Amino acid sequence: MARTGKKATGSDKTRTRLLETAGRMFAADGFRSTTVRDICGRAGANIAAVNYHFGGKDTLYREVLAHTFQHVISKYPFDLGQEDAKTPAERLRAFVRAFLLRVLDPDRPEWHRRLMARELSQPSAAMRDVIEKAIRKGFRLLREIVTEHLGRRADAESVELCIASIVGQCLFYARGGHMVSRMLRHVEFTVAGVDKLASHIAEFSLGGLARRRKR
Amino acid sequence: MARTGKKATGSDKTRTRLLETAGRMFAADGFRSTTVRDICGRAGANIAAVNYHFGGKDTLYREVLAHTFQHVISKYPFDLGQEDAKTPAERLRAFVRAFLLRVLDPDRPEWHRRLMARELSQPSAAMRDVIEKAIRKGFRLLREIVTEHLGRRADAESVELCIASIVGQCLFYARGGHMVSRMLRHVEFTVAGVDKLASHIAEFSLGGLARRRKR
DNA sequence: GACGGATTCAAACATATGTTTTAAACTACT
DNA sequence: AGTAGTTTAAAACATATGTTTGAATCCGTC
Repeated sequence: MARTGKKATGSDKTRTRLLETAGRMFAADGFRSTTVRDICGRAGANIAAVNYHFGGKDTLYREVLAHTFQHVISKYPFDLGQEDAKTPAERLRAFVRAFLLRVLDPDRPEWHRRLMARELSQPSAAMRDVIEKAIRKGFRLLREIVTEHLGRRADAESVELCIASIVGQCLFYARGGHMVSRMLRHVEFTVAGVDKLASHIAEFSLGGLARRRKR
Repeated sequence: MARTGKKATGSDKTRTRLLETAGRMFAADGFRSTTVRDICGRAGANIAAVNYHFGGKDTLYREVLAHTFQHVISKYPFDLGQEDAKTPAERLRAFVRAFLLRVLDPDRPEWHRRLMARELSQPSAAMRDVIEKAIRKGFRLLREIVTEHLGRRADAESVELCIASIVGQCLFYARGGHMVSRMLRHVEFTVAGVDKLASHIAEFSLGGLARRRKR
């Protein structure tokens, strides 16, 4: 039985194939459950390839994370579209859209989202700092926006609850899991699909914020 | 150096200590990352204890799940309080409250919630069926409630989006993770705290549903 | 074509980990 | 006290897994 067409050209470097295969497998089964032997096997490489090209399994995982997320961080900043947003409602819409784009990362293969979901739930040591910083920044911005909606005299607890409601709606799609795929018949992870999602979440939240304000 | 007081009485059976310790560790680090040696070590038991009392690591995990969740399933049914709820708003409130109680499981140790969060995100083979069934049942009920709010002529996509918004808010607290603990200063996992949470989510969602209906 | 570095390969290594074994210690009952 | 069943203990086993090694092969350059 011949090789299944993986190592065909010879110009596609083993390193690249390892990165891609490992990313897929880490996303599917997690770091711990993915073995170096499996990665090399499916990538059509020798068992020693991981250590030769990356120095070890941990380094490989860090490289996968870097190679996967280096673009997203700068491509979708949290304050994307905040300049053009004039009204509080527009600012909320822009925030939700940027959040979803960043975390759903459309026009990327599906396993990128799965890996992102993993790191969001339980950040590895490599990602802890960058995720922590991103959270802080987004939290600060969203708190301002929510405070605009609830009125300057809103108590801190109300603000936090509304923040949680908004973030919770966004994260629901990001985290995936069995509960999500059960009810996502009409959702597509394209830019248009994410825009539609963002639009709904923003409107839904505007309704929630208005009702909370009237309390 | 004497034993650290774990194996004191002798009447507290090793089996119970193993169950408790293993549950804590599975919840913290996951099934794969938790080793039998660590469990036995921290439980003050011999390495062979797990296999003697439970037959193996997998069986122990299943026992932990059963011992942890056997009560919750029947204690907080999805339709808890639906009989007394007369208006659609009251039905939504009852649903959210039952959902949160079931998934947050107050007056239980914290690691129960962490284990629940794990199984919700990636159900093990042992829990897949029961979780699947619970999801289906809750999904059906919530769809009826949401349809009541949006009007009988609402399209399926709107209904699904609103369901996702409501479930997303609830699951946000259930799943925990680093993003949650960052912003949960004012939230307590007591029955009273969960009631307050449920109240907010229900009201927030009522506002969102009303706004969506007016579209 | 020959050389030298880069890459691949098969095998071996070292350690981690779930499980089994066999004997000793313990407990309850007569 | 004696005995049978239960539990614990230390060691060994078998396998999985990340890593290293040293030779073989490839590949561009002189």
